Amino acid sequence: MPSTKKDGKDGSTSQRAYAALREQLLRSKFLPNQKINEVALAATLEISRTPLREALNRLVAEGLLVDRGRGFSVPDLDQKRVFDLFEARLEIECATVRLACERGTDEELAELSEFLKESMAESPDASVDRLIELDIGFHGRIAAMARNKVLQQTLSNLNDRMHLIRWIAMEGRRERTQSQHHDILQHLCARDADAAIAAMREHILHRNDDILAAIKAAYGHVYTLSNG
Amino acid sequence: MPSTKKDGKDGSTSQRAYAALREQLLRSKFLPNQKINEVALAATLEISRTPLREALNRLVAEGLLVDRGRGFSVPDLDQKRVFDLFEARLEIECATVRLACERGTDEELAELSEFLKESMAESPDASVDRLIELDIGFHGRIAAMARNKVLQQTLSNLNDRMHLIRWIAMEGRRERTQSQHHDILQHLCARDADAAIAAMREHILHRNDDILAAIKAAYGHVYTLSNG
DNA sequence: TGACACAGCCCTGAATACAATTTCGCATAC
DNA sequence: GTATGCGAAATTGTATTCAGGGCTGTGTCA
Repeated sequence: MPSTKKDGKDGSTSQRAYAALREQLLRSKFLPNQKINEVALAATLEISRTPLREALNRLVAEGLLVDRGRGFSVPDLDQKRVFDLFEARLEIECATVRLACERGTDEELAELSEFLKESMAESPDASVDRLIELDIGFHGRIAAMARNKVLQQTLSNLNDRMHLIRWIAMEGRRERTQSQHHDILQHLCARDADAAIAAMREHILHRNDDILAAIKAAYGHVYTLSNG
Repeated sequence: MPSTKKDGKDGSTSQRAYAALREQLLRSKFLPNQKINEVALAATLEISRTPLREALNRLVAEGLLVDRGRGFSVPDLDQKRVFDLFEARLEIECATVRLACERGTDEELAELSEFLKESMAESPDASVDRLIELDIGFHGRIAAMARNKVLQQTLSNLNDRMHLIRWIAMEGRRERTQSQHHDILQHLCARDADAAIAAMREHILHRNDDILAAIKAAYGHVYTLSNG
């Protein structure tokens, strides 16, 4: 077997630390506003502080952590910040879906249709984690059709940064999500960019009340996790 | 005086390294595709490799450097990548100007008008560096009016990543730039979002021929810098 | 009993040390 | 003259060490 160093993971120690931490942050293994203890975390990951800090610095640059003068910590669930994230995502998703409408091939649209069909079948019984995966799959395919790596990466970053809230908001939106995905797909197949944009605008959480409710639910969720 | 460590610079060693490197990258002190020599660079900055590498990792996360399995290097002037950057910037600037049109106060618009007036007076004789500063000032004010830190930061990052090409394209566009800024401002003052977007779309380099010409000119510029 | 002072521990930021790999140069053989 | 192989230098990635500050906890004094 081609394992150069330790077990199956790829890349350098700092890259593995980065991947592991990103995963844990998305899964809310750390509380909002929590301070990162470098020695403890390094011990957990069984690495030294040097590659750990390199990973932490990357995560700061991505907005998944913040640099508090002395030490790193998890971003707060700041209301305005979450609003901004949703708004930014909304705008970029709309631009992306327009480009996808122009550039996606019929084959890609057929594949997306197939994917959506399977998603809708799977959706009613799927876990929220799985729902998020499916959601990411749908939006990711559209982003790929836009043929723009920069927009794709930007969207991916925004999604990372709102992962918890998105997770929260997904519960109780199973059917809505799938049917809205269906609408978007129909407009894409009809090559009606304006309609696709409108459907996307409707799809993405954009009413402040809804976002605020998700934030509050997220607080509850997070503190439940930390206690129970 | 409140100097905690060395001379007047603020923040930690790695933060100063980050700021210095970002500055040098924007000024094209490194060639596209150039490999970074850590020991040499650390010696230049008179710091050790540890904070230097932390800064390099942040720059990688921002797309100002790339991680080549072993070591870091400056991104290539890849044609598709530059197209994508311009397209992404175009879309986000358009979304931003629409929000600014809705949210900017009359006072802010008056201030922007004043800024533009001074810019137009200064423009004919200004250096390209100064022109870029003025351009950043104009777009930055619009981004501030959009009241969205995430979009603002995203735009700032994209601008960093296309700084060289933007610099190149600016020369020979003095009057055009200023008059297009004027158009955008007029539509903002009229609160006509669609017209402002159209003007912005026209303003930002979006024809592939133009971008390609800028890329080629950038190659010439860069290699002139490295030789002469 | 409460507030303040001090000592010791803990934590971060940076430098240095170390190991592994790659690259470069030179010499030798064909 | 060119290709090849070996060895040394250089370079990166990671661990360890060191120094400075901040926090905590306790003891003492009012």
